[in-house]
Amino acid sequence: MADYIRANGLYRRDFVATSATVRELKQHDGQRVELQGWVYKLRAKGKLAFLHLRDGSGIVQTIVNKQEVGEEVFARIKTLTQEAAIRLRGTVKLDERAPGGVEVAVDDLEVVSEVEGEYPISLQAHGIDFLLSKRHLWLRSSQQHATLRVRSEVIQAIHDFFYARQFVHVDAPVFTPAACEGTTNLFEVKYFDDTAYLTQSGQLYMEAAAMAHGKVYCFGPTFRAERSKTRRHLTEFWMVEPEMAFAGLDDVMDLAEEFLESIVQRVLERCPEELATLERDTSSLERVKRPFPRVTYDEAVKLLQDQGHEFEWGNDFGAPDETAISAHFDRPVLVHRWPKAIKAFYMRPDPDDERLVLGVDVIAPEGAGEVIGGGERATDLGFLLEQIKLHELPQEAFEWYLDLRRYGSVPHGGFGLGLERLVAWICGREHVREAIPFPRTLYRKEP
RNA sequence: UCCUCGGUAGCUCAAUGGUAGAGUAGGUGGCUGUUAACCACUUGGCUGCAAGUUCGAAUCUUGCCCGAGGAGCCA
Repeated sequence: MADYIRANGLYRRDFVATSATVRELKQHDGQRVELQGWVYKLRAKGKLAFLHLRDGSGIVQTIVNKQEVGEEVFARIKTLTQEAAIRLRGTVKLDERAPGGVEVAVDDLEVVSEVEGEYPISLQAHGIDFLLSKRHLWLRSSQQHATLRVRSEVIQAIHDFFYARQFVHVDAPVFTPAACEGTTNLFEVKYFDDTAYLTQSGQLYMEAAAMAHGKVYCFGPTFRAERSKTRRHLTEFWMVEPEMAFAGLDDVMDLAEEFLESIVQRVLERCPEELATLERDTSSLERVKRPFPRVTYDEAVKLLQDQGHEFEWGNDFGAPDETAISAHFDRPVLVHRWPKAIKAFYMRPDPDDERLVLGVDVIAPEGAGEVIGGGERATDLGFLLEQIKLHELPQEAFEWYLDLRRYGSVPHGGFGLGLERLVAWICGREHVREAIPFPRTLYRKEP
């Protein structure tokens, strides 16, 4: 075939070559295809070269025979290095000797661009400092590639989940006049002659939107200027925050459960190759099916104490506590009814126990920690005014929020989910920084 | 902010007071089925910065810079 094409001067770009992507290559068995991408790995022997091509959809082994492509092209191939950009044409063959069971016998190849010097990220092990400084290139590595594909699938699944349930997508502002919850440190920015802050949560705005639309959610970046330095923290991260009017704590817990099940099962169904690339043991993900265990804060404290952990009622759980609690269960666990003092000012008090509020956290298994926090919101105007004083928040900044209680207040609630924590858990990544394209952490804002 | 660990070749690391080394990447040559290919040869260094101790410092001391893990706080 290639000889015929060359002999007749026909082997130009489009001749009998269907453009294809690596991911769908098995459907083109026996056909001549055109692929374009980057050199992932090259093993050139005397008269035979194995060139692994990465095209964004996957990686495939191509085989270049000196006799097939001629001296000139073969010599050119031997000068290529990792990440050179190329376009090639050849015949797809199913072959057991090739990784992935399919390969392309190349008959023509052109170089789109060569690599200047050497590519910094070799196939050997690298340290995290180096990789993060080369994040713009690290994105090309197969596990990072797979992680961001899963992130994309998760984001799509989130929108589909809410769309199917008649939630309205409402964007929250990024510039805010004051702290939403008054607890964490915010990033301050100049706002003309005034000061504004980058949002730490869209929740209060979602409460307003829920009174307009019934069921709403926002999905956007949030910012925390905390000096946290752990594998669970970023200064900029993405959060999904649904909010429902006429909903109580049980409705919020039901939604959280259905939501997590739906997202995880969707990734299992649509991203098996990515999870395999990530060497993720999927058995724990397969167990993410309703119903999830639900324990009260009191019961969780008892679990810890029975295990011999020193833990005082009234404290918040630290990361080791969360891991110890989740170790009792084989799927995410909902912890509800928390001490009032450690939760946000807007939480609704538990009518059965005034020390508690109707909040819920969802702790993911395998040490992934808290992925969801939420609950039922306080509706009583007098109570909220007290809380604002108690937390030393500026009441003027919350007048609009208090209006929601003045004009047709109804029971309502919702939760916030940290996207990177969810993606890191699903992907089995140790650190959330791999679950976002360009992580922003305490000591790193580049690239 | 606090605690712990680290910084040596492009990268990953070794060298515990006495000539700075290996693997890998890069370069050259060989090889028609490689799978982290292999074989031979080869380029590559202000040991994070500054001062000190010492005949002699990558190594010991002090200070600083940079990064990582964790705590607190949170998603």
